[in-house]
Amino acid sequence: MSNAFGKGHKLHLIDGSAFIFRAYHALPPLTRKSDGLPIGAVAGFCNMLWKYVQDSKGDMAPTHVAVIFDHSAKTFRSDLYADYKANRPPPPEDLVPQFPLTREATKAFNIACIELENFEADDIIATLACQAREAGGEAVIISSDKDLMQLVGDGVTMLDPIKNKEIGPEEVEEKFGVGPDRVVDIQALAGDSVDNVPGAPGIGIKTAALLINEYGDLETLLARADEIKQPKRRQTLIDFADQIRVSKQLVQLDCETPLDFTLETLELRDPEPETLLGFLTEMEFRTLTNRVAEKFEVEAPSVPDTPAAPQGEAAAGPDWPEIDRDGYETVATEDALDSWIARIAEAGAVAIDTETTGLNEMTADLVGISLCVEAGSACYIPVGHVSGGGDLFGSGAKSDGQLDMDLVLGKLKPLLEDAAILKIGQNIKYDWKILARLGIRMTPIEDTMLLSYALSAGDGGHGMDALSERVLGHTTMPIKDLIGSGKSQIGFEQVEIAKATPYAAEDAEVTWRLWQMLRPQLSPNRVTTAYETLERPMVPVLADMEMAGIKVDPEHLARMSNVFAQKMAGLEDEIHELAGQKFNVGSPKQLGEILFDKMGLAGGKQGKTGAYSTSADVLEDLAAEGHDLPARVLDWRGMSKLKSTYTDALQTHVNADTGRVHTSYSITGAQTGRLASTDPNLQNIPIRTEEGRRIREAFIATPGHRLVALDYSQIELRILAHVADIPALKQAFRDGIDIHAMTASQMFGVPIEGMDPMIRRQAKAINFGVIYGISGFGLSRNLRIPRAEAQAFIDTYFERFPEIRAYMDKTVEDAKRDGFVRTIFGRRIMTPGINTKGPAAGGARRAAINAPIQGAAADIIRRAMIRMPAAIRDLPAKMLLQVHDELVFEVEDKAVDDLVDAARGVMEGAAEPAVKLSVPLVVDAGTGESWAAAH
DNA sequence: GCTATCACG
DNA sequence: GACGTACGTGATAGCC
Repeated sequence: MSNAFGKGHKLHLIDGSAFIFRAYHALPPLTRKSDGLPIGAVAGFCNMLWKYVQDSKGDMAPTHVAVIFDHSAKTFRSDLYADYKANRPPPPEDLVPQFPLTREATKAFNIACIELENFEADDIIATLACQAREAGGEAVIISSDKDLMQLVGDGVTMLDPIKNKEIGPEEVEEKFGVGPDRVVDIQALAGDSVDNVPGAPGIGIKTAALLINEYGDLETLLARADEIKQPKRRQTLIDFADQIRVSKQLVQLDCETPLDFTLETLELRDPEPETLLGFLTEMEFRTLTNRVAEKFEVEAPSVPDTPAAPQGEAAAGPDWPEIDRDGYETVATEDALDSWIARIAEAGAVAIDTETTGLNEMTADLVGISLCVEAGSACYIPVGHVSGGGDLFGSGAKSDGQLDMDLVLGKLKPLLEDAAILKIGQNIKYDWKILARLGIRMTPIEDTMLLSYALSAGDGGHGMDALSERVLGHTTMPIKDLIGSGKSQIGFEQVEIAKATPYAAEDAEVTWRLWQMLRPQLSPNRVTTAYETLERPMVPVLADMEMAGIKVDPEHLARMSNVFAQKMAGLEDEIHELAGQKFNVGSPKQLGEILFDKMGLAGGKQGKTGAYSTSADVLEDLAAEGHDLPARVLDWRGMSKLKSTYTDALQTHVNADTGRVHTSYSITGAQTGRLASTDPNLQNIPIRTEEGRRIREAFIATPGHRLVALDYSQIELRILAHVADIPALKQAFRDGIDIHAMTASQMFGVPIEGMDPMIRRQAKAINFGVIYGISGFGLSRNLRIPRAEAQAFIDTYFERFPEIRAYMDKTVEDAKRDGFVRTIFGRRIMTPGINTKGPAAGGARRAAINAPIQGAAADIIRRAMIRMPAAIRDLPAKMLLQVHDELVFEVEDKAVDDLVDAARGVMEGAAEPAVKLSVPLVVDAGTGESWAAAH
């Protein structure tokens, strides 16, 4: 640096946060074309910076410049006054991801970018302005924020960047009625509703100015308050003197902010064309890129329409140290905890993992929390370990060396709920629920499992171990080493803390590293929108549904179990008699031997294992030939299935505390975007047979409530009509015609009126089959018609609706070329087997054809679910279940109609505004005291 | 831990 | 011309 900052130097201090918000509100919600990343505020910010750079050449030219940002919501002022800025709403959702980009933009312009933990931008600006003045130079604050006006004075002016108007002492006096040196007194008295500075009730700027001008300054005024003539005003100043003094502290900017750089480092530098153009191109700002290139007299880099998407995982990670399991810290003192919290606040992001006593989020208790803020630095905070030991009874007592759980949670809660601090987890819905049960609602969140899913659904698992292996090349410590497996398995609470720390902290560090690796891949792979709109927002929505659970009547189930048991016993006797011997009816192996060896019925062996197939298909054929035994076995199997999987198992899933059943939804369970329900699976409760359907009678509403079930009508066929652009199908849906009858009419040339139900049934089978990548063989088996006939149907179908063949061919072609297919909402599904030869190829092709359709339907109901909480917020209703095209709610009797209206509205409009479907979405609704009745 | 079977959309 | 044959799931029981 040439010489010290001083006389003749001019420092420009740009209020970066103000720039961002102005840019955000000034522009429509632009998104980056290639991936839909919200980019409006960044675009406006860059335009403003560019304009600033151009304008500040001549007379106005600064010698030094910096852009100053707010770092996080929490500052030292929150300690003075807990409610400081508490009224301020969180920034808009689509603005949050743009904050880091504005920092990058500033650096790309080669301008110093400054922020500091625990200090507001205003304090940094104040400190730098003071330093500039003391050094004998000048400072110009580029902002119109009234809170900064107290700084105006000798050597410090402000510049309103909108009006391009200088703000000097006169302008300040015009606004506050006093000179800059008394501005804080005015603000202390008048308060500020936006920042939640209390001030003195009933006193505004006008009155404050009057008082200060009369008494000289605030302290004098407060000391002589009893002299004030107006009784009410006098009393207010006496009663609220303390509050006014606190207010003054809140508005008084701090000129002593600890900064670790000198003014000289802020010396003006010209932007480097390559860096700046690189950034602008990456953001895909075409106009500004061209403008900047023109100015620099270089060729504008082209902004590609669709940037090349690097496939697969990143080749090499950052320059990280090896993972060192033995280097982790066990947090056992308050000081240590405080120091981690401070580091996290500074970093603005933390990877978090919870250890618990079990795997069920509704019953497991917290045992410890691990945190990681950077590679090589993670900790474990044990809070629930017990001294176990070999003794069966253990001591059960909390073991030494642990902080109190309430204390830890109390300290972590503000951080975990801080909108400015990102919480990163692997399958964070688990941790979210554990913490939610302890009164903490984490936000904002990121999930490495969901990142991986958005990037590469269909190509490998998304569990921590698989990801660590694939993305980081690191093998994680097996949990078995700690808790054992099988019968001798223990709970994590019984693991020695010294052994728990390496395992738990490693998980947090692996999560952190995965996030560092995966998050930057969203944009080049064009799945940012899918992740942000279809994956990440599902976490709190599903967590709330799962925690709500659904009421189940165990007695109803128990009665059914008894009935099934009796019927099964009767059938078993009959079967044994028909077989001429006793055997285990539930053993396919034994049954096969009875049927095919002993009784000598026709029916071949089945592939690999060499065992006979006794599947329903085979047994049905035998029964149709008039054999009684297979028919009885089919009946028995039906009963057995219902009893073991439903009436028996479901009872064990009723939560003792809530009396309800709490399923768990896996967001990444299906490759297409569908959810998967486990423990128990509530997405396959019987409905197709009368006996099975009665199981749904056990799912009930609490007294005074109803269950409401809403389901999309024919959603996949509608999506097919839209994406394959099939005029006949689209028109039929618009006209509300029976779609299967229409298909039959088109195929067989029969009128829709008075159609033979058999004909319609065949058309229906084809309509469904086509979504799955139909074959003559499959259809013939489904409809039990000769294969040639089935093939003829399919041929006719494609003749009538040629667009479907075109769509299928194009989809397969896309999959072969790209290695993936996409839904109309941007979800990406990898198609790994698509280019292989051999028998597997057919399956991969059909999966590729089906995925964009099933996936788009999944996207639509996800969008509906994400919007639902806000839409039904004012109703006494809860969303409980999702069954692929159906949502189940529980609502107070009186609000049933309102709920149906609200939920149907959300569901039918769920595709918009992202996609304007060319067919309507139709939602059917049913209500009742049980799930059976709601259908 | 794998296979066969069958419940759902 | 042969091959395998409708998409996506999860739970249970039997068996090794």
